[in-house]
Amino acid sequence: MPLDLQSEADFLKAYDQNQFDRPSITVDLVVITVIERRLQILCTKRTDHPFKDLWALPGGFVRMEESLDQAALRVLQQKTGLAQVYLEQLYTFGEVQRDPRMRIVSVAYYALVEHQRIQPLIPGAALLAIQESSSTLPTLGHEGQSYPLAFDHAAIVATCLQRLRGKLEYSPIAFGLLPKLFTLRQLQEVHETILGHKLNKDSFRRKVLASGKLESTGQTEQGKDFRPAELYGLRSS
Amino acid sequence: MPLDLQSEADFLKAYDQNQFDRPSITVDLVVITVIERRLQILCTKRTDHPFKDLWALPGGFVRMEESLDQAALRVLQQKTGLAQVYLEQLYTFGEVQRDPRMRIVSVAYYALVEHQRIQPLIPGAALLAIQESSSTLPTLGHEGQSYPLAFDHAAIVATCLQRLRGKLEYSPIAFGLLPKLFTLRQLQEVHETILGHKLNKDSFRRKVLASGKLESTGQTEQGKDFRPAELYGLRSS
DNA sequence: ATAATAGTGTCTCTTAGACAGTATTTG
DNA sequence: CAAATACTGTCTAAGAGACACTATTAT
Repeated sequence: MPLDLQSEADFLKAYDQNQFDRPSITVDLVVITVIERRLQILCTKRTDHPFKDLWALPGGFVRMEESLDQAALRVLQQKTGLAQVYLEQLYTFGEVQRDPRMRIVSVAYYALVEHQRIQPLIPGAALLAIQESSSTLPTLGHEGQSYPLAFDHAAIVATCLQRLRGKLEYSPIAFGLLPKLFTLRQLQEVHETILGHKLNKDSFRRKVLASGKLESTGQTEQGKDFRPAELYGLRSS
Repeated sequence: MPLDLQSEADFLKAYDQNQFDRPSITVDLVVITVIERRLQILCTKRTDHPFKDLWALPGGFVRMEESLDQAALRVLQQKTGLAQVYLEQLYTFGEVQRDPRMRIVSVAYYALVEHQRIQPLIPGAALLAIQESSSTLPTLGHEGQSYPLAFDHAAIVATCLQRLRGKLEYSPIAFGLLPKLFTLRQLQEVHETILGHKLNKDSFRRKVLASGKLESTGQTEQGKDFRPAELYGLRSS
């Protein structure tokens, strides 16, 4: 906490001094989904300067009467209509010049959503593929085109990918990108999409079944040309 | 980023509206060290309400002209005189009522320092042992006594411990808690202190040597009653 | 020599990867 | 039946834990 060694008077003085001169706080959201083995994020097109016509992450100011988590949930609700998704604080970005207009500190969150649940999108929003190029910040892809992100949002997305890959090793978060019931193959595909490389099928099956996190349903998927796989769900107990 | 769908005029209007009514931003520091197989953190005693006479984490306001990282480095410098330490952003705490005086969002950082380097402490500061009790927030210990932390700082310390334990699996951060040259036994002791349980000596040696992160120096430790161990350093290349 | 810790070699057990073989579905 | 994928069983290789043994130092 601030100013431990100062008196209350000093604190309030500092408070007054800073009252009209302090950073704004926003939350920015990396809403992630997977479509056809490609990682996609929800973006909104900027209609004004700065970064006019570029794609940016959805975000909004943190209000005085809401916590950071609540602000992130509210923005998510506004942009997607969704509640009940996996949402986690990612990192806080606070470079002085990250927004050219004014000093803004942004607390980034990421959400994992099955892409079906995001439709329909609000006007001005789109799901765009993440294009990674090693040793450079990611860009957005759509129909062969490549677009840069506004502000420092490419760095936010890059941090998000890192976190996601790290977490996959020991966390069950990939379930958030799938429907309630899914096959092991689907789960493996999502893992491969996030990690960017193929996984060993046998080993993946064994590990995920041994984890005890999945619940066998007895049902099988429908409409496949060949042998349908069993559907699993997240263990309730 | 905020307000993607609004016009610049709307943005500036919102800016004006928020100018006199927005959270303050501070950085709080969890400065960690190990003394005699116990995890210790640097605390400062509060001299005023709220939480008068309780121990708190050192912190300070983020200034307009400095980034979050720079603010953390500055506070660290002020409280310990140190630079060149392992310092990493931990998490951002933003509950509405976390400070009873006013709305403050705190970006927590943690630093790992060899305890010798922290001495002497500035007045009002102390190194206090972390006391963990399962399913409750940690408290501070000193000479048999147990003290609660001010504000939500116990939650910050708890988050820090979690992060530290998670990172130990695959990161070399424990080196920050040791002098430049150290023995494998010392490194293992630090790991055991952080994790809170014993490690297998053979396995630990193999893993850490195989990681390629250590550099053999040929030197051995001095002043031991029995066979001295070899000193290792962090690999420079 | 003895006590105590540093460091090495080897065995076993667990787990991941590889691969072969069986099961199930549609056309 | 053929094609394609789901699932099972087994072999192998790598790594972790256990343990025995050797090495080095002070008293």
